[in-house]
Amino acid sequence: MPRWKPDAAERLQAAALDLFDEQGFERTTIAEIAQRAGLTQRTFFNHFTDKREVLFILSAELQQRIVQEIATCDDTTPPLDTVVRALEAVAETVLEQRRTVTARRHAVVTANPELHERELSKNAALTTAIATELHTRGHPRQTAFLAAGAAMLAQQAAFHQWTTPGETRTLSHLLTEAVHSLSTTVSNPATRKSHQR
Amino acid sequence: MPRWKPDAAERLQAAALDLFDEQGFERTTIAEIAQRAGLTQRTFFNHFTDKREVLFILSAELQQRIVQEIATCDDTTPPLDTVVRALEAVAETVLEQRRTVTARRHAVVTANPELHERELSKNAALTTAIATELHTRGHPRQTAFLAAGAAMLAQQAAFHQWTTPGETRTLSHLLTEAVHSLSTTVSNPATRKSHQR
DNA sequence: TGACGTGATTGCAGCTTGTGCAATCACCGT
DNA sequence: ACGGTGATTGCACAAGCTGCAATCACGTCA
Repeated sequence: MPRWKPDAAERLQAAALDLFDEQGFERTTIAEIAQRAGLTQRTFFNHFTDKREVLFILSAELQQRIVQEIATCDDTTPPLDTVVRALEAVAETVLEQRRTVTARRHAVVTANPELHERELSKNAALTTAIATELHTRGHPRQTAFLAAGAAMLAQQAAFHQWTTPGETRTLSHLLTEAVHSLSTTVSNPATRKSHQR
Repeated sequence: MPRWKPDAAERLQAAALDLFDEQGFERTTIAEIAQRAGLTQRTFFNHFTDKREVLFILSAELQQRIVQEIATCDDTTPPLDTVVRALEAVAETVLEQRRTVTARRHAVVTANPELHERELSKNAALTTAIATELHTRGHPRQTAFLAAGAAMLAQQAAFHQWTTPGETRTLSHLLTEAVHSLSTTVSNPATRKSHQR
């Protein structure tokens, strides 16, 4: 038998998700989480720099895969479509499974301001990572940032719909619809002047 | 003579900005800030719920003014333009003055992850406030959110340019340019299909 | 077989953030 | 003169987080 049970980080995450769900984020102490995972408070901080980080194990790998997906994309497709396709692909292969776990985690995150704040931070990091990748692929900095931000905006809207109780459509489908809505919202023929430099 | 010197919150903010600039956010304790402002650690927490909040005094008033600006706008203008005009108006009357202070504060905020995180949170709160206002003015929820998010995205891009050393153009000008760039980036004729419901 | 390095875990001491509660004390209206 | 108001403060305390040293099974290598 091994000296320690394996997958300490995952066990800590599971315990934290349960406890945050049961009694809320603030009313849960690190010691409680560690105890439920059969570990110690000190060990918790060996795995996570932060109390909040325990719910964001996936985001690093997620970001890596999305950037990778962008890197292996046709150079001729416009930047926004590149990002959207990458988001769709990753959403398909990792979010669409574990729909229930994702929903539970999302509920916990949005229920607490501190966790929500951290999620915003992760989204921002992902946005700049995407923008950087687009920039290295030849797009100007501003274009890269706007494309990345627009895609993430649509992703957020789609995700919000995807996690509403009655929804059955796939996240990928909702994302393309959201992009379309964004397109019509932004490029409204009205007051936008031609205004070229 | 008054028993206490006035403007405690402002004094605390000034002291905090100085100290964060000099020695960084993490290496500055609340006691230090309070002491430099001639107050106590306990008093600091009477004014701010958080160590980070001391740099975000303005954001509440800013949000209020922007929402107000949207409320007093012609109903016929498309939602994105409504938000952009509101942002321009407020940027004109409060950001464009104190350009140096704003730049200093922005440098400190972006230099520290925790402060940056809080700024993202404030931006998100502003986005949902704008979206809510647009929704009460009759726009569907998704359109309202996308318009608010798109405007904030352009605002972020414009602000980034505005705070680069060589820049002399006005923030309002940069914002309209950013919106135009976003428009061409999003409504690229390429792969976006008509795709109506 | 026995010595040794590795690495995950743990205990402990300590600092900082943030909160609850009670006390102080100038100011203001009556 | 008297009592209410409100900003400030001290004190005690919980919780987050860090640095440092120690433990101890496991694998390796002589």
